[in-house]
Amino acid sequence: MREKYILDNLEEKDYLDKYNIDKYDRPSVTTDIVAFKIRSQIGDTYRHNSKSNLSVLLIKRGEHPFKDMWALPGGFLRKGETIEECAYREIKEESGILPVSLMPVGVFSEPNRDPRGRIISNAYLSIISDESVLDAGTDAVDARWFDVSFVDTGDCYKLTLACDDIVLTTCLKKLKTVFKKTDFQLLDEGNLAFDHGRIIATAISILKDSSKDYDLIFDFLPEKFTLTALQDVMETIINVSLTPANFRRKIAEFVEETEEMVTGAGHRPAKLYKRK
Amino acid sequence: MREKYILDNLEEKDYLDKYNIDKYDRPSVTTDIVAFKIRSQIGDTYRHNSKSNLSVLLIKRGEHPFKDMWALPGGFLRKGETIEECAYREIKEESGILPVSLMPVGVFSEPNRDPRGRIISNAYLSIISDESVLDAGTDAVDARWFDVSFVDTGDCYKLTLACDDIVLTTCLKKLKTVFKKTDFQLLDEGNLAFDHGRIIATAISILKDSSKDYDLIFDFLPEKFTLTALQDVMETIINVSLTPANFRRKIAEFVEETEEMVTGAGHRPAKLYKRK
DNA sequence: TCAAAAGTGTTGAGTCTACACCCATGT
DNA sequence: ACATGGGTGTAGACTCAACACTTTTGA
Repeated sequence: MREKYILDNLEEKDYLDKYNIDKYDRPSVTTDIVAFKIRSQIGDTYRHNSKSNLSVLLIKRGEHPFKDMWALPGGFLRKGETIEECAYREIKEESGILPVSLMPVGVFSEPNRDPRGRIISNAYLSIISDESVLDAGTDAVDARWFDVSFVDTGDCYKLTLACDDIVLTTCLKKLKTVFKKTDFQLLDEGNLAFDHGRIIATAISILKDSSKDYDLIFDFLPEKFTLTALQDVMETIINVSLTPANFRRKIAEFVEETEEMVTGAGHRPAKLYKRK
Repeated sequence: MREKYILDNLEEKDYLDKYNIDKYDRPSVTTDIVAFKIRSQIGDTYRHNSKSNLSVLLIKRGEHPFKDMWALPGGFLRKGETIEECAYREIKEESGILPVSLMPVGVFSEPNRDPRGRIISNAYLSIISDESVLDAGTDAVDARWFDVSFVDTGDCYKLTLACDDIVLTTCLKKLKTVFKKTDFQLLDEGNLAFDHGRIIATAISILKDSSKDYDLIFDFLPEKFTLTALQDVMETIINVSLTPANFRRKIAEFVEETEEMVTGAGHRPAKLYKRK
């Protein structure tokens, strides 16, 4: 119908032929991806369950600006692709991971957020299961998972990202919460590139909120999992502990049993479940 | 801290001086605003309450492409403003309305969505109370409120927008629902400009979903309102009827009484409430 | 007086929370 | 044997939909 309309309407065709797209100031458009993963730490003894940690993927920048600093994976939009396709491509290229799904975090378009000029970032959140192997060698970039800690100190919200001996710290101020999304302002960007501390803080607020309906927590786990592992994911994200009896009843409607069991753990074997 | 870093790092400064922003293909960036309002229809008799309708603001295009067709208000991003600021400015310029808040709908970036070239649209949803007068003369544009009907016919989702004798009809196919947002594909764009039918359909799905927590329905009403008016807004959006007794108990925690009453309605006067 | 809408009370069904309890295993 | 996590049962508190009921007004 649209094509027919164009062909019928020679006046419009003529207009489009003469239309000069350079008439408007055009910004560059990028995507940044906040990729979350749950890292299990090995327990002390054979009996104790492991503790878990939320972690986020960062890339060491090889180019200016912010050379040698840590930044979110992402990059410039190419011809012929949508923003979402760009996000999938960038994270694949930079880390070898292909996420299951991407959730929009927001558009960051402050005029001076990038020293190179007018660059708008479309941020996405993605959830990576332990299965999705990080094929680190792909693009010869240094990509690592940083443990996330995000606490309200009273003075400010302190975002700490740690990987081995590298510790990045950012201070933020909580601005408004609109439509389930809390916006932050950078007080001290620490050693994170660009406004990426702010993007990560916003992504964490969205992650916590949307975990409540047990919709996306499954993406952190392989196809088959124990209910305790699922509870561990939940507790890691929202950072409170839950009573196992009630948790398993609440998520019962979202999962179904399999025949498989986990053995060799020093206690009663756990049934494996999958998402319904 | 950032400024200090730049000054200290002459190598980076040198890099930025030589950086040519034109190296990458740059799209044009626009915003489109889906502005919703509840239109009250006058009841049959002095006794009957009025029925309401969800309506959306459209602008008649004065320029090519899609000249003389109806489109969402919106326009190109300018230097020095964020995307959200651009959205506020555009709807103000085109309709005289200054919305209370804007909610992101999504980024529409299919390469061929605009015949003029690569143009990315950042869509926002806004809610307009009857108070925000439509100062129609502002920019000499033809802006009108269209009654919305959005129904599943079995074959497709039919979006019908009607204003007096103007009726615009669009057919869409439901794609996936991810993170509370349902995505649609245009089957027949009808007589709406660009992919605006798809944007409106997505906005309606978000509006319905986020009404459930009684968070944004208040934006449709003036500061003080009756609980029946609030229930009417709710019913209009989600398109089901509710029992008054239970509705008023459920929203009790979000509102507080005022001393004022509404009289002259032919029945017991209603207390006015305001948002807590 | 009466129709219509405003507003309250009640009841029974269902849901959630806390906690007591039993089960199956590796060492 | 026993510590540990897996898993179930249940009482009391709480929530919610349905519906009967009273109140207040304009005509």
